[in-house]
Formats: sequence, structure tokens, C-alpha cells
Amino acid sequence: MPADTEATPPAPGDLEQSRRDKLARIEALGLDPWGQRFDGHRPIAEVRQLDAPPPGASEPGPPVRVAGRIMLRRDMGRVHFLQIRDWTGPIQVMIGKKQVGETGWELANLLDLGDLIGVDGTVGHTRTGERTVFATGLTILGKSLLPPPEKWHGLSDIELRSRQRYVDLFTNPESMEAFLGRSKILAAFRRVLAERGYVEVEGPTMQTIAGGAAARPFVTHHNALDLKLYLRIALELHLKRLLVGGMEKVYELGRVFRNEGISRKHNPEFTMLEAYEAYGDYHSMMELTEALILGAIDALDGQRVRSWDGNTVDFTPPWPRRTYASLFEEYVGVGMHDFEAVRERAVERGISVLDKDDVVIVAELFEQVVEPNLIGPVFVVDYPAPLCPLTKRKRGHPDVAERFELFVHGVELANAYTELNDPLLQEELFRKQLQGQRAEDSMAVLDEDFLRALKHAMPPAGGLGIGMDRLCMLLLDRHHIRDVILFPLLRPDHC
RNA sequence: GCCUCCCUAGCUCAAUUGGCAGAGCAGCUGACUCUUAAUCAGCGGGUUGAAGGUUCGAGUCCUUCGGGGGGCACCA
Repeated sequence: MPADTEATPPAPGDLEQSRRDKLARIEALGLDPWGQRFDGHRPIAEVRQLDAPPPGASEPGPPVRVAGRIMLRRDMGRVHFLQIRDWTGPIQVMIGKKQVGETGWELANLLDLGDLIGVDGTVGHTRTGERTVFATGLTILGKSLLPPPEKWHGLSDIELRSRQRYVDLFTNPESMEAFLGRSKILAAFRRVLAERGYVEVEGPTMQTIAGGAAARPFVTHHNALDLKLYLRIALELHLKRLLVGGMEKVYELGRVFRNEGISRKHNPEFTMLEAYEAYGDYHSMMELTEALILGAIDALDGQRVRSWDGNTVDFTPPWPRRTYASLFEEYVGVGMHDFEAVRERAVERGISVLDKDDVVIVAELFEQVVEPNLIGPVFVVDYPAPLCPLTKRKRGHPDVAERFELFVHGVELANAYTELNDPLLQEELFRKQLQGQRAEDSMAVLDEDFLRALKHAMPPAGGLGIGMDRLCMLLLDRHHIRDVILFPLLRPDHC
């Protein structure tokens, strides 16, 4: 490398320089400012539960070791009070000059907000009744060279919170709580599925045909094979191949990618659960859906009556099942098969009816008129068959597909079918979908291998998809998908 | 992609009609062994997102660009 291309590091600002000076002084004490393995520290939430002597007690409380980040610092001269926090919560630490030894006291005077420290001490209470670790030893575990956000307001700028999630997490406890909640929801899902005998698998995220949904895919390229590849937009078609292979209860919980707009309900990559049960149908999937979501609720706090965006939803099972047709009639006011009346209603609502199939108009009316009313949770069942190319038709009712969607607060949370396993009908439906579709719409590419798999006979099955990000929003009372995705897609900034 | 609003110190926010860029927290110096967003005294900190324009004078008005928020569109 030519020397003149080497970037000279920017001069640190005053705030950073002062911390670098302290870093050097900590090293001069013979301490490693970046710390080492620190065994035996206990979660702070646990320390808060320990039996400890009351304020003013003469005998010391039980010895403990904790580790965390300094969030508040009150320097009273020969005694310092710190509030440190780990991912379970905060606790106060009292550092007395006489109690921590000479080096410990010198270290205490070099600590800043944001530093990571380990504390050995005893648990007790101060005179004002605050639970406190009275330090007998201090260990520096990581010197923070940058100042943390303001101690009272934290980091509030929504952009900075997403870009610097590491800062958001350690300054805003509600953010940490949301992401730990998300983890609990995912773990609960896996536990419920495992208890029911499902196996977790991993399909390809890079595919030569991105099928299973209608969405614009991301495109990439494999150099060695000189192959155009798409990031998957759904999990469906590969999981069904596994049903053919004999995996009877199978699921994948993973990322899918859709090259479309970003909104409070949409991120280009999001997490989906898809589960398939051989010899089941959409009724078995409704029961599974209830079990999964109730399992997640129990893992969080067990509250079945939950608020979201100021409204209340009651998740006590069983959740109502309502047919698409009956909801349509109730809210639109006409029968969905009375196409003349349907068109009139559509025109009244400003929906264009030119060159549209009757069923497309029905679907648009349903979306606009019915869905906002579905506070739920409610299973909408039995969809118009033309909307459901991957779904088995109801026996004796070829115009009805055995499909349900679960709605809560007007948001589609889950989508499930009795899976279509007739390869001849499947091929016919695929070809019908092809007509008039944009070339980039993935359904417009026939997946011949999937049809070949079906020809080997796929068992009749129930299949379920759940948008995990939206479920997290709902159960954690967050109103932006960015609040439940750790690193949402953003344009690069110039930092 | 379209409409609209926003971007001021590390963070949270002010700045009247276009008229000297400010505060709190954080930082630095000092005091204090029971504080609770500790307190008290003093000190430093800015290319107002970037570039250009109008003007005697621009954080403020105009243009372009960058980033973001909200809405719409796209999204079985």
C-alpha cells in the first residue's frame, strides 16, 4: 500500500480526548482498561431479589459480584454513587474511598458514564432505602471512549436509534425489553412446534425461481455458475417438497425478502414462519395458530387481554371463525355473488371497476371495507377460489378455497390453507395466473420442479404462514416494524 | 416513485418580522462519605446536514443535493 493512501485517523474531539486520557491513566495504574473474563457475576435483577439487611443495619449483607454499564454517576467527594445496568435491570453501587483500596479509588475517579465495570461488594440498603451494592472491589471491564446520550431523555431520534441500535439498546430500556420480548416469542414458537413433533428445516434463500407468493424479488448473481439468482419471497414451495419427501410435520422460521416499499408495516427483509402438517387441513392450522400465539403470550406475561395502540384485544380462545362471504355481506351490505350490486358498491367507494374480474372487485371491497373492522382476533375462512392458486378447493364447492387469514386490528397476521396437492389443477392454476402479470412477478415463472414434486404425490396437508414481525409489533405494543427489527434497512449515512 | 414536513454543540431542545447562535444534560477545574436526573461555584464547547443564490445582513428566504419522519402508491 502506498503510504499516501493511508487514511489518517480523524483527531478525536474534546469529549473523546478526555476519555482517551483517562484510558491511559487506567493503563498507568497497571489495569487493563478493556477487561478480562469476569466469572461469577450475577444478573442484577437477581441481586435485587436477594435477602439483604435493611437500611441502617450494622452487619454487612451477602457478598455479590455484578457487572454492567455506568448509567448515572453522583460524585460526593470521598464517596461515589453509580447506577449500573445490565440487560436485566439497574442497581445502585456505592464506592467509598476507604472501602475499595487505593487502586480501586484511583480507578473510581477515572470512570465515566458508559464505562463497563465489574463490582464486588455486599448487598444492602442506603439510609434512604435504596438497594445498593456496597463496593469492596472495582474492575474496569471496558472503557467507553464516546459519551452516551443524555441521561434523562436517552436517544430519542428515531433514525439514530435504528442506525446505532447498540446505543439504543443500552440507553433505552423499553427497546431492550422489546427485543428480548421478540426473542421470547420466537423461542415459544419453536417450543410449541417441537412439542407437537414438528422439525425445523432450512430451505434455500437463494433460488433460481422465487415462488410461493406474488412479490418482486431481489436479484443477485453467482459468479462461478454465472447464474441469476433471486432471494426467496416465501418459504412455501420448498417446504411442500419436503412433505412429498415424507417429512410429515415441518417448519421453517426465517427471513424472506421482498423488493417493495418500506412502511411502518413493511421492511424489505422480514421473518416468516411457515409450518406444514401432512394429513391435516386448515382447521388443524387454526388450532395450531391459537396454540402458537397463546404460547407466545404466556412466554411474555400471560395477559390475554392486551392493548395495542390504545385499543384492547382479547386473545382468549377459541377465536371466532367467520366466513369471507358472511363478513362481506355484513359490512358491504350486498352478497358477494351479486356482481351487479358489488360493482355499484365499488363505484360508490371510488374503486375502479374497468377491466377487472368480479372477484378482484370483491377482494378490493373486502380489503377497503371489511378488513379495517376486523379488530379480532378473528379467523376469516373460505376465500373465493380464484384468489388462492395454492389452495385446495372445498369439496363440492369449487368456487371456495379452504383458506383462512387471521386478522387483528385490521392487520393480516396469519394466512393458511388446506394445501392444494393436485398437480394437474396446480399447473392449470399457475398458467392462469401467468396471464397479464408483470414479468418480474415471480408467480409468472412456472416452477416445473415443484410440479414434478407434486406428481410424486404430496399428502393432503394443512399449511400456515405467520408474519413474525407483525406479531411482535402486536404482542409488544409497538407501532412501527422498525421497533421490532434490530437492524432495519436504511440508506447509508455519511458517518 | 409522488406529496409534505424536518435536519442547530456528544445528547435533548430554544433562537420574535431576515438583525450579536442559546439552555439543560454530558465534559473540564474545585467543594462535599448516604446521593437518587445529587447539589453548589467557575470554565470550555458550533462550517446551524452539504453546496450555491438573494440580501447591508441568512439558523430563518430561494435552488440543487444528502439523510430522516409522516402520508400516498406498490405490496394475493
